[in-house]
Amino acid sequence: MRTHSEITIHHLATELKISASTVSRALNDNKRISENTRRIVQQKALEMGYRPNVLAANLRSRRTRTIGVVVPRIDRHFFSSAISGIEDYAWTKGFNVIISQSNDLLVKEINCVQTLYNNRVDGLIISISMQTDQDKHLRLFSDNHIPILFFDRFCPTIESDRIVVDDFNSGYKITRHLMERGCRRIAHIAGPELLNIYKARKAGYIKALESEGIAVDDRYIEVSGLTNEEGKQAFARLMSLPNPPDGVFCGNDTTALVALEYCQEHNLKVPEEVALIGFSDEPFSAVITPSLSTVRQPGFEMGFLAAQKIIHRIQNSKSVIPFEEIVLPTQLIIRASSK
Amino acid sequence: MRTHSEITIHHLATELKISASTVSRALNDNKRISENTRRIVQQKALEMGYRPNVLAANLRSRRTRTIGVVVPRIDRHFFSSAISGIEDYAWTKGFNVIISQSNDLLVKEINCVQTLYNNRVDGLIISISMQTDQDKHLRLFSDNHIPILFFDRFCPTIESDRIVVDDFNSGYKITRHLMERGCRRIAHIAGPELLNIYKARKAGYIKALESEGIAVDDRYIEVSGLTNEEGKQAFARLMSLPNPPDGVFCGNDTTALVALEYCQEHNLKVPEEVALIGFSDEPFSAVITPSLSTVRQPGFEMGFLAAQKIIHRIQNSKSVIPFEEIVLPTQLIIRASSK
DNA sequence: ATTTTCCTTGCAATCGATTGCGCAAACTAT
DNA sequence: ATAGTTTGCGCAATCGATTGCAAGGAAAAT
Repeated sequence: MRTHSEITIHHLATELKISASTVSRALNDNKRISENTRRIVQQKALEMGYRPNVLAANLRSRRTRTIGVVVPRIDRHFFSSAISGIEDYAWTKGFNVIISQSNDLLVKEINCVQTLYNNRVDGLIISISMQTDQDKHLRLFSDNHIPILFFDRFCPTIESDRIVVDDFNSGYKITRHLMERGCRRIAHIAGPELLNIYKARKAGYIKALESEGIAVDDRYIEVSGLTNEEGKQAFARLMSLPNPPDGVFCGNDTTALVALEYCQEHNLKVPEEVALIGFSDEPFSAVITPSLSTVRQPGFEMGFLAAQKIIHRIQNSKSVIPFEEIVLPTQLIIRASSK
Repeated sequence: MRTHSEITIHHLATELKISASTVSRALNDNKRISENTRRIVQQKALEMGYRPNVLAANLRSRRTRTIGVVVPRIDRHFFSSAISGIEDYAWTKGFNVIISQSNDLLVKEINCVQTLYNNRVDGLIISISMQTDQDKHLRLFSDNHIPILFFDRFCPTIESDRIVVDDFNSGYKITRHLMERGCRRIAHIAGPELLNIYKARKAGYIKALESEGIAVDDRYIEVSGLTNEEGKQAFARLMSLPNPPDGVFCGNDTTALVALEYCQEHNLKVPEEVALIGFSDEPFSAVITPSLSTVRQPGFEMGFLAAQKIIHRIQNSKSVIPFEEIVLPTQLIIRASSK
């Protein structure tokens, strides 16, 4: 039993009195090697406990069968489900996944992207940070023809595949729903306009208002970082207006949650005095009281699809596949907070 | 502007009319190279847009500065926060993290572990699957002296570092709390005994009962896979007993949640008729109604600590550091469901 | 029987870095 | 001035695979 030096194809080769090239090919099921030798080699490999050194193979073949993933935060449910989807599909294709989080900081995102590049990942799946207002780091990939795929939050200046949800329509549907249930003064706590998703949701909100001839009132639009603190402050400002809103479309579920807390502290009845709608369908949204209306984004599916698309592109790198923007539908989930 | 062939240290070398070794050393800030040449080389590298090929470096140096992580599911909050902690610390030390999920399946776990080995990760952080009843795949690491660190769920037959929470005491505290609030018939929905965590929690539960001279009644102990379905069935069985429990210690928060739903459907008052306690402090637990008593496990901290310990061990591989079991305290959080 | 083709396999270069060893120049000590 | 150190750098081997090219033998074709 050898435990010290690793077993390489050369060891197998000498043991079997054949060349290393044959061993290599046999292990890769290359048809140029006879069925018989292949069996013998693979058998021996098993027997000797051979473990391929992926590093060496990758160096030579200039492929790593690895895709890099960058998300703002791993521990946010939407992103962790997306990652789960990515991992699940990638695994079926024998791809590894390296994950890093930007913590919504541009500098860290740049660093992550560069590290992934240096590690020669075959493709990059990324949802950009809230601060990302430049694309130099991403060009590192696109300029070198390494596939990038954005999901949810994308960088508009980079040509690439994207998988997003229909944020515009979601914002529209949310707002229409609020109007239909009788709300007349509908406010919106939006996220940073830098991000497509927030811009689109807000645009949908405005479109819906206009469709009913309701004037857009800037005082009803709060732009916020959507953290707990900022969200609460924004909501407090809204509710302190002379004519406080009777319906609020919150940028995400956590903001809606703090809004709910605010209402409970200030004895505001939800949805009677003010209806609330969030975004993302966090696990808690269905089970809080009152349960929270929201929009479901198919996180797992987006990740799964993202992995599917990028791996397909990686494996067909010779053929030119036009870039595609896939827009997945969302599902408006009406619960107690807006019923 | 060269976009085709990558820039290597050799390009830098010829450009600067020095040897590749010097370039390599200069880029690594080796003191054997004069401060001056180092500056010149690094400057040139920047200028030419040099990107180190980590693969080549890793192959030669037999280190990858990468740690592999295997968890049952990425999208479970406890695990995603742990991963977040791992990633955060690893990043400060220039380590990459490859993440894979076993989906609580032994076969997939084995495959993940082998893949990570083949990729020559410098260390493995793992929380084993619910099915893991063998350790051959893990010996691949321990036999080759590659550090393994278990967190939360560990494999008792492998000597290694572990980071766990005090499950025994948590189970004990939970049960004592239920007794102190007046419960006399306390049931427990436990997870598979294969896992240390569930065994320890159950042991704590039994110890607490015995400390008060309450006989342990097997009918009050349900062993379950803790899925939504199994959890609900287990809880239903408990509540259908001739003497249904007046307090239930659920194996995790999701089980407690389905128990809660069951109670609502059957008009059972929580906590008056039956008090409920979960485990893990999922994000929803604080915000549901009634809010759920539970035990907080410091996921992020465990991950952070895990990364810290394993990287320390990797970087001091010559010195023999005794294996350590770190037991982190948990925090019993008493909320409405058991007040 | 001879030529052509096919099927297997081996040779040797290569991927892009790291690193032990050695050598010269510069510097210090005697 | 000479011997002994130190400093700075280059040579060449190496890590463990992949792969283009070629070669040898067997089978097929003529």
